[in-house]
Amino acid sequence: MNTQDVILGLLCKEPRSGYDIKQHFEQYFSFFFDASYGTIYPTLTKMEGLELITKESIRQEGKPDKNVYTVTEKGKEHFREYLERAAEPELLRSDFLMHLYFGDMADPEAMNGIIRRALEEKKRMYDDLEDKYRKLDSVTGPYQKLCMELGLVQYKAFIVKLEEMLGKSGD
Amino acid sequence: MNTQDVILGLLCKEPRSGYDIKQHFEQYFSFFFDASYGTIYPTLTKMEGLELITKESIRQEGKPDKNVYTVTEKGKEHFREYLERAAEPELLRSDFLMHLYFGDMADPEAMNGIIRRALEEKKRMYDDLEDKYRKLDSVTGPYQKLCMELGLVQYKAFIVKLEEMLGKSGD
DNA sequence: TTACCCATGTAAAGGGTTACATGATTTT
DNA sequence: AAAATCATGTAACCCTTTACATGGGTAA
Repeated sequence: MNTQDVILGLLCKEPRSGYDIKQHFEQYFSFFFDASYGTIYPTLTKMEGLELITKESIRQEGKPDKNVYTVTEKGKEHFREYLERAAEPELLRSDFLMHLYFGDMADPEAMNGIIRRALEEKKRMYDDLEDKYRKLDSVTGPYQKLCMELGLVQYKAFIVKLEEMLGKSGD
Repeated sequence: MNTQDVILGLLCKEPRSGYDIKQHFEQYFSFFFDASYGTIYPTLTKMEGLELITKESIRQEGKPDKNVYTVTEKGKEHFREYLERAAEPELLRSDFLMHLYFGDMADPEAMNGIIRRALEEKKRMYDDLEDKYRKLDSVTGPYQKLCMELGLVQYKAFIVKLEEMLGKSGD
């Protein structure tokens, strides 16, 4: 899975601009995928060259022009191939867990702060995701909902465990 | 957090070779960090140049020579600075969740297979991690254990949710 | 008037993986 | 006889982020 596959998937649902794509990443994918404008725009140009998508410049009133991309038949076929491929193994990179792992080398006070901050951060992410979940429109399919539910239960488990940890060590 | 920081942390505990470091990554960090030999060896060379570590060649019987690296005072100081820095935000990249998100565009049979495989894979990872957890020696500090416990509860939450999903859709 | 939203793009640098190359010893 | 373990290293490539560049409209 790379940015190209994901963009292709979004454009299979409806035509979008690079800016719209980034918005969608932030709204719905933020907890398991992200890409910056520095990746999105060059990728769109590349995909146009490969004839996976076509560009149309739209003039807007009171806003800058936007380039709206539409997937081609070739692009749809590419995405179908992606969907059929076995999913790549999940990748997690957690600097918090690394800090925790080496916790005995740090000042206990500092570690406490790090754990507390991680907990606050996770709670914030949980609330954010829950908020997005509640705001899902009726058009949203069951699979999208399941995605978010999977995110929520994992966040929750993390939060519960961390709170249990902090509780045990007094405070 | 980059590979250099993590290597520094490990070498602060005891001198190790590149090979040993990779073993440790696989044993204890696999669920929240990894790096290949193609990163580890060049990084060690670079770190030696920066005088964060020193190299010693050890001749072994029946095995190839190994380069054992020891952290310097400068290296320890670097690692202390890393530990004091606020943890970077967690990064998850899940191709399974991406497949799931676009599930309505795929064949329902194929989706079922993808979900089943994801569940089996997670269960395998859970069992692996639990096995490592049970085998932890008495020397292992409480922080290392907490790391693994956090991994376990999140895996568990994912498994429970996925099984609930599969159960609901009959079969 | 400051800041944020909309909108697109480029260049440099960073950080990483995969594949290749080598080779002895031990286990199956 | 084959495969796994121990052990190190390089080169090519891939993908990505960050910082920079630009600029009009709108909300606080």
